[in-house]
Amino acid sequence: MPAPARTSTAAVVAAGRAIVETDGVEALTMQRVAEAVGIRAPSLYKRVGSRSELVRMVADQVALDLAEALDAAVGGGDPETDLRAVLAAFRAFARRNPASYPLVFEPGSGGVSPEARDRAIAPVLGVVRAIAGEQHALPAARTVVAWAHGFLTMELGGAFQLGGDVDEAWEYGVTRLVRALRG
Amino acid sequence: MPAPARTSTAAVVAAGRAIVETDGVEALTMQRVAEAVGIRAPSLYKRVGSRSELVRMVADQVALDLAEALDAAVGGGDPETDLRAVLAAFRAFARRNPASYPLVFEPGSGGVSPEARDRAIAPVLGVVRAIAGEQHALPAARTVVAWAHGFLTMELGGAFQLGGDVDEAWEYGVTRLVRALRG
DNA sequence: ACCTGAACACCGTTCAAGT
DNA sequence: ACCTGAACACCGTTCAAGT
Repeated sequence: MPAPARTSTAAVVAAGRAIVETDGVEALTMQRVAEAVGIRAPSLYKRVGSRSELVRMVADQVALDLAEALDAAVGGGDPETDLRAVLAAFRAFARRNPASYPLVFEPGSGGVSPEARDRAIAPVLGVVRAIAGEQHALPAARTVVAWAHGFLTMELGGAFQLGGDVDEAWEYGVTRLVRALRG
Repeated sequence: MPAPARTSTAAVVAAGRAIVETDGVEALTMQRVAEAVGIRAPSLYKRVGSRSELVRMVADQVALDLAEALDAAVGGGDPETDLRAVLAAFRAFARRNPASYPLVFEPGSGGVSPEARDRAIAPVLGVVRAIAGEQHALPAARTVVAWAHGFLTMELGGAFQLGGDVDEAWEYGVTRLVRALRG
């Protein structure tokens, strides 16, 4: 006598993500997710193998959203204009999702799957290739992503609170990086 | 009738740090720290206010160690040589302390005090000033630290596992950044 | 002044029992 | 086939009682 499913994996992941966005990863407890989807905590194990797996699923979805946001920023015109647009979209995404963005790259938090992470930064690789050349595309893209991610981590973490203009530092970095890739 | 102290705050922090280095932040439980210093968990609250505070104290100590490592790398000669040396020391430190390094800059993990974090990157600011000029010193230093931290976070997180030479990407980044600051 | 055991409210996770 | 309550081993934290 089968019992009807009262929720779905997608709903569980969505609930988990909402909790992360609102109150941070540490607030993502099985009990709270269960309450959000209208079941009891033990039943969640019909959908996910463990809390860590759920966190990873949430992280993967955030990475996919980031990929889409970066894709949308590529205009197909001047490569340097595109790179600036992609970086602006990168920062906008992180500021729009301050609690879940860190999940995409941080090792400790939970760890996205390598595929999702690679997918997220694919747009950067494409745009950078046109600037730095095929030969340097990979290290150049890694340089750009490393800088952007490091900057955003520090910005979200409040590392820039004391003195100076954060927007100015971002613009400075973008300009210098674009120039450096060209050379 | 006073009871003699069986441990010290320094010993508690040191024990916490050792646990983080060995098994990661999530393994830092009050019970395990207590066992390491030879007391029971409730007694730890005579030394630290909470587990979070202990994590912060560990992070601060790691940040201080990083500051010393970077200080030691500054040779006082050619600024670009110094910057390369500081960055090499930065990476060496992160690889030597893969589990505790992330505590210095990550917002989620626990959060260092702003003072300790600023102290950690002070050597970079000093060296960069000589290259980028007084006027651009702050944004230039932020660009360098953001790149280095982003790169190391991704390297430690295994983001560079698929394809390409990580050392080459690091060298590429260092060279391009040094050049970009000069311009 | 510090340490302890007992207790509390929470976790994640397992599992037999229900439908 | 999914859901549940009860249970287990853990957490962090508080506190009265010991020395």
